[in-house]
Amino acid sequence: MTSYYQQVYDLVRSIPEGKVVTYGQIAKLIDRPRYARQVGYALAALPAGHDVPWHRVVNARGEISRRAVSDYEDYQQILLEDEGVEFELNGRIDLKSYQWVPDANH
DNA sequence: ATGGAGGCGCACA
DNA sequence: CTGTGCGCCTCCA
Repeated sequence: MTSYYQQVYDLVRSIPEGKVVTYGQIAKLIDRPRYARQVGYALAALPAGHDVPWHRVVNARGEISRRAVSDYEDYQQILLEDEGVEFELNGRIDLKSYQWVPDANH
């Protein structure tokens, strides 16, 4: 079976441009509460040539998390800004405005 | 099987 | 709002 990894990827792929979601949110959406960490793990294990917009995934505070390869932290911010996501001076995103809420359907 | 580590979250202070 | 501590579950050596 393809574990939850596939579910995470499918979900992340459905995130609309200019929007972001948190790890914990993804965990709940794939019916796996408390899997926030594993979501991060899944994204860290993304295979080459994938089509998953991992940059739209941030932590609960709306900031880009530290990761193994720090180079990608800046890259992630650039990608988001390129989609219209605004970052505050402290490097955070205003989740009220940019967090994607699947349910809302709005 | 065991221990350490990992792109986090939540409760508290 | 920020920093700290502990819990969650899986992966890897």
